[in-house]
Amino acid sequence: MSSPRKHEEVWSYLTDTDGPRSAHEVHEALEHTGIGIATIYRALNAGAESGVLRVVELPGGSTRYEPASRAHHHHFLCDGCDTAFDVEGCADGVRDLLPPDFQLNGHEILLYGLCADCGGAA
Amino acid sequence: MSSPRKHEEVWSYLTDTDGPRSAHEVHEALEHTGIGIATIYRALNAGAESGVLRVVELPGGSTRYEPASRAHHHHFLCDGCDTAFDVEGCADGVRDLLPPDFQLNGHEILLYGLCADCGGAA
DNA sequence: GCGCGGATGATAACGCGTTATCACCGGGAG
DNA sequence: CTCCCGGTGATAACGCGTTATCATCCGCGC
Repeated sequence: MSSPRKHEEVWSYLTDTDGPRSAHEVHEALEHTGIGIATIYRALNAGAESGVLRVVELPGGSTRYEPASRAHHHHFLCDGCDTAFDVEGCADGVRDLLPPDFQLNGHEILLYGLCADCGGAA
Repeated sequence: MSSPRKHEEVWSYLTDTDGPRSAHEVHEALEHTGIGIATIYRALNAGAESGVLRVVELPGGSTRYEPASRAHHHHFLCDGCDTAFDVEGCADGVRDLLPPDFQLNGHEILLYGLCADCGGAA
């Protein structure tokens, strides 16, 4: 479909960072390269469609993306800086709580609080 | 501050229904009363500020509200009709997975799938 | 070196949820 | 009955994340 020059730049940033990132966050992080916001969105959408990236929808308005290669994990959302972090592991046992006529396709565990930079260690 | 005539109508609808509801959903449900969308938002914001309602932010763009009196529980979000349902119980043990310099303030467990009406029982 | 075509970046346009505006209505006091 | 005033509803305006547009740039083939 295309041989974009900057898509992999975006994808590799997502691989190098800890936690899903929004288009806005990627743009800020790669600002020094002069990349435009339009290209960010193109790279993210292309990655999601090609299966390289996984879409992570967390509260807060903006869609986030992470490498699809990451193993099952969950997320921590900082109330201070609105940054999302990966959290390893998964407390299972929730699927039993669902009514029998509901079909479970997936789940997300979201932790809220303050990250280290925002006073979590204070 | 005010003695609104229709706020309690909104609040009692939220009490009677199962799961958090958005302004749009409340408007549809109370359409027969002729209530306007502006009043819905006024009632929801007033309820949230006065502590009667709790704000529930789930993926999908629109903020949802539920009675603050409800005990700790989690939510199921139907991929088909985008309706949210309450899920009793809570699989704990996640807080151990957090780095020690992070401060945990709360958590949300989100289940995805199809509700009974959308083919979950098929 | 030259020309072509896809990729890029700045920005306008869009969709949608929410909020502000404003004229109207309805109920209570006098 | 009349006046007054807060509550209400229709709708315009807003904010923001995302997408479309379009002129320009870059790399490759020739």
